[in-house]
Amino acid sequence: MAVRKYSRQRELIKDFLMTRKDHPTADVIYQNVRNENPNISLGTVYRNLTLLAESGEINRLNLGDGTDHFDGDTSPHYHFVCTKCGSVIDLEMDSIESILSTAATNFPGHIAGHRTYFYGTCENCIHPLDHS
Amino acid sequence: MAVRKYSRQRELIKDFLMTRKDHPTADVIYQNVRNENPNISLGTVYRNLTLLAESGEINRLNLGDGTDHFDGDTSPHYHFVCTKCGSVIDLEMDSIESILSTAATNFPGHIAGHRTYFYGTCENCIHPLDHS
DNA sequence: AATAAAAACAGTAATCATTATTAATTTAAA
DNA sequence: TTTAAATTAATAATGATTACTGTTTTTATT
Repeated sequence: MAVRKYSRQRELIKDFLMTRKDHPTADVIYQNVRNENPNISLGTVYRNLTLLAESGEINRLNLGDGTDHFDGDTSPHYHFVCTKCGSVIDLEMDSIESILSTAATNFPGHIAGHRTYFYGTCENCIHPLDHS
Repeated sequence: MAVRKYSRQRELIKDFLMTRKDHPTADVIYQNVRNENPNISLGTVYRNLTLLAESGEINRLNLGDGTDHFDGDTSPHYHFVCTKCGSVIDLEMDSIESILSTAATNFPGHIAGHRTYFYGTCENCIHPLDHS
């Protein structure tokens, strides 16, 4: 892989992701980073998100809603997706890494890891904070 | 939802999926069903896959490779994805449904389910069956 | 500091998976 | 049979993402 050179755009993207806990999409990141750099292009956002994800500085989430989400928090944790409002929420929970050995039983290949997300209804969709 | 009427195309799609254990994509299904009905259109395949998945007759898999896969086996089981060759393999393993209660601890919303897949290297990519 | 090669850029076009539209056909209930 | 609703094939449109291209920026080396 090529030597990485500094880019102000990449720094803005990473800095923005660090401020957010809501796992935004590429387009949401683009719209926000434009406040700091109105000339940035969407292609630059996509290219840098891929670079950052490949180097492990951020995480890419495939939640099955047709568009990838990104997470600036690379510490091990899980995600919950609300099927009503679509919000993506971090889960504080004990490790479930033991499912790896469960899966490895009787499987002839090598299991390196797993991807899990939980879904259901978030607190606010159960008890709406009414703003009428 | 509307009353469902019989369609030969939908039957062909479902019958084809029942014969396969490799979790094909919509396009692979389309290419194969054309052997039986050369006039079927790709849109018809997509529409019926969505109908069948919504009624629970088949399952849609989001494996993060940019295209959905489909599974005619709706019995509870998990999937393994080989990161080398991309193959999707059924896993025979004990239940890991206990991760739901693990996740529910301290979470204020309602967790209805989870999606999990495992990844790594499949048997054939570890010990290739050489055909040179 | 000047040079220059590689990396990154903005802008735009292209691709790929999927969904929407529409006029014609098929299903199935009355 | 009639007929309304569902389904279809064909095609256009959409949305997310990637590729291309000529220009600018970074950074190592004079």
